[in-house]
Amino acid sequence: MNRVRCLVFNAALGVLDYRVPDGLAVEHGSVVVAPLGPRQITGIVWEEKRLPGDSVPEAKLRPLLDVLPVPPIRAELRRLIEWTADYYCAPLSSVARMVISSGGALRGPATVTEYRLTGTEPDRMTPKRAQALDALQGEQATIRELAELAGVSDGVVRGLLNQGCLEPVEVDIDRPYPRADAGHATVELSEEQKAVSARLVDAVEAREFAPFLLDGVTGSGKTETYFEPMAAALRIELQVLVLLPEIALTEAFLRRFEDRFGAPPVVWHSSLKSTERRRAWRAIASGEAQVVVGARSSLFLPYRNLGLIVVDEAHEVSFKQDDGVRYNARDVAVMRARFEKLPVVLASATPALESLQMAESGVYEKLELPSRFGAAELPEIQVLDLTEDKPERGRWIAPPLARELFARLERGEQSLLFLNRRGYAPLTLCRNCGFRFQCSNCTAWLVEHRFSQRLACHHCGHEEQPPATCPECGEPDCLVACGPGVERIADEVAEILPEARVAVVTSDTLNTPEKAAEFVAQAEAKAIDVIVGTQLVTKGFHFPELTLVGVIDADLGLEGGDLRAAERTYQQIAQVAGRAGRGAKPGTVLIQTRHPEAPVIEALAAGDRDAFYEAETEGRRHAGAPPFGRWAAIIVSSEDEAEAKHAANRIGATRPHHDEILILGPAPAPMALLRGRYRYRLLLNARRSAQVQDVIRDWLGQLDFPRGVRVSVDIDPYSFV
DNA sequence: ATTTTGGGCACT
DNA sequence: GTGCCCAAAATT
Repeated sequence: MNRVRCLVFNAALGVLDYRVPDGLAVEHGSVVVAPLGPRQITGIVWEEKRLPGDSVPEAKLRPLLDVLPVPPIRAELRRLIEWTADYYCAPLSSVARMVISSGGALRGPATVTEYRLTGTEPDRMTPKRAQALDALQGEQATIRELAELAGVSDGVVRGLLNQGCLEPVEVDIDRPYPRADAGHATVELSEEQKAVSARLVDAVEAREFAPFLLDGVTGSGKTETYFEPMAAALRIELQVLVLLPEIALTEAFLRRFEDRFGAPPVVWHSSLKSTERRRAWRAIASGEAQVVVGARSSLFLPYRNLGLIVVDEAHEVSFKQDDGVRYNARDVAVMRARFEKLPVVLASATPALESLQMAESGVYEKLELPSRFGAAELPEIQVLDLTEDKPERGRWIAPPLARELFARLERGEQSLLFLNRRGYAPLTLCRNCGFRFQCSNCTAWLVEHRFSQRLACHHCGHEEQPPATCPECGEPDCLVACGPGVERIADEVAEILPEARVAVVTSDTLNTPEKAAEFVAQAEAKAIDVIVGTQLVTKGFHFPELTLVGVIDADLGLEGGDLRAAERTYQQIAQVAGRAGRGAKPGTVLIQTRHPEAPVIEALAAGDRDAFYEAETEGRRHAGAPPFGRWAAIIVSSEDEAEAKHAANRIGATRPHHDEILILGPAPAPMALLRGRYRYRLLLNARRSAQVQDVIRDWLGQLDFPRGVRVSVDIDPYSFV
């Protein structure tokens, strides 16, 4: 190749052609540095005919500067990048950037100098030197680490180096990860689990594309079931990717993993420090990383020889990315498996309707675990009608639930209260003039956080101190909290059960792996009687002594016009209910609602999952919603309200007319102001046969917008704010 | 995205 | 003519 087409990491430029200078070895997928004006840019060498753009005259081509010392991006991953960009209407370069998610890794191996003893005696022996020489036998580390090991200052170690007692060794700065051992331990499996496990092991060994829906009730031991196919992949030296929805969940998972495989997996999430990121990225690209456990972004990493993908809790909404490239990791995982020709397992107790439909229609193979592991039984579910059993004014725990809490405390068992609202109260107002605290950047109330004494916006991160007087009318001590948050429920529990030890579990309190681990340890040691938490507590946790789950407000998720409200409510409550009675003692679930007749609530009470899914399926079919039809959103935003509105109207005015696509809007988005940007939205509802992405691309491609206007497309949206 | 260019305009 | 600002064009 003497000229190449590059996908450069710049959304506005996209594709540029370059000349390959003599002596530079370039192939498709090579990560290269190219000149751009007076600057340099990074890109990936691509098959010319697969990227748009006319051939640039030879004379205009400038030579590539360098090939970066990383393995070329493989064709299978290049196809996934193309598919993702195409399907989600995102720029190719934005998708490619997710693959090269560690700038540091591109610089290639860096070395650090370590030192080890040479056996030479120093000219002048001192007590400290003797101590160091003794302690450092067989050690090799940096000067700082050696000093630490020997319990001397680094001056002593440097002294020994000057005397020739130590010699330098150049080693890779990224140390190897501990090896996972497929045969480290065995896990006792039930007959059900064995059958499912064996099927997955076969699929791993076949090395063919095979999508599975692992549909197992809460507590059925899904994780242990897919550990065996993971071991099978390790035995034939293939890499495994496990996608998890939340970092808070990984702690429990890591422990079970280490028990089974004797070493922790490589973890990947967005808050890794740049050195950890580089080390993980390089290990993944070289094939050294055997098992990667990660958030959705780990799906786009350049695995050398992937053999299995597991998407745990595959129904989780957090697999949908809602900024930048708006992809759904659950769906892209299946596409990656297809391109790479490997099995993919979507595991859930409450699968997304779309996944279930794929299984029903035979596209996915369905594997079922219908019963709980060991002696555990599924919990009994009761509905508590709040219109009959009213809590007192300013209280949210109805008397029957309070009685159950009391009984659990008496028996030394644990309880869990679920309310999907962080903070103390969702709205604060002035009782004198009615002033409401609102975020200046968003269409949202400020949420009182009493522990941290702040009013906070949950959308943009804005925080302020609650004032002593009303900012509107100046009245002192007039602010009242409206509605409950988990902190307020915790206060209420403390009033009802003064001797109970209460833990609040939200993303505010469990914001590091250490805190998550500490919480799990405390709960297991029975140092906590009542857990009050948001959706963070709905999954992953396994506390055998937990026998009561109370849902504070089952109606919360049903408010607002979200298309998946009923499904999400069902999933959340079924998942949190699944925390009860996982050990030998049976569990009870109390659901507080003002609408006991709502189909979701009735299905939950009857434990009739099929009835709920059937009703929801019919509703979706009727509404032309997924999986029977498709939704897409176009979101227009600008810091300037008029500019945003004008741009949205222009999009609306140029709408295409298409039999199979219904276009709604533009209208102000429900969250009309978000992070300081005014937002308008158009919604598209399309038949499944419609080429909705092509229509959107043609439509928006003809328009151009002022600099401050952002137009983003959301295919199969989950968030409707 | 960033840099370069060029047109319009005030000022000399 | 020169300097300055801003919008438009170019970047391979």
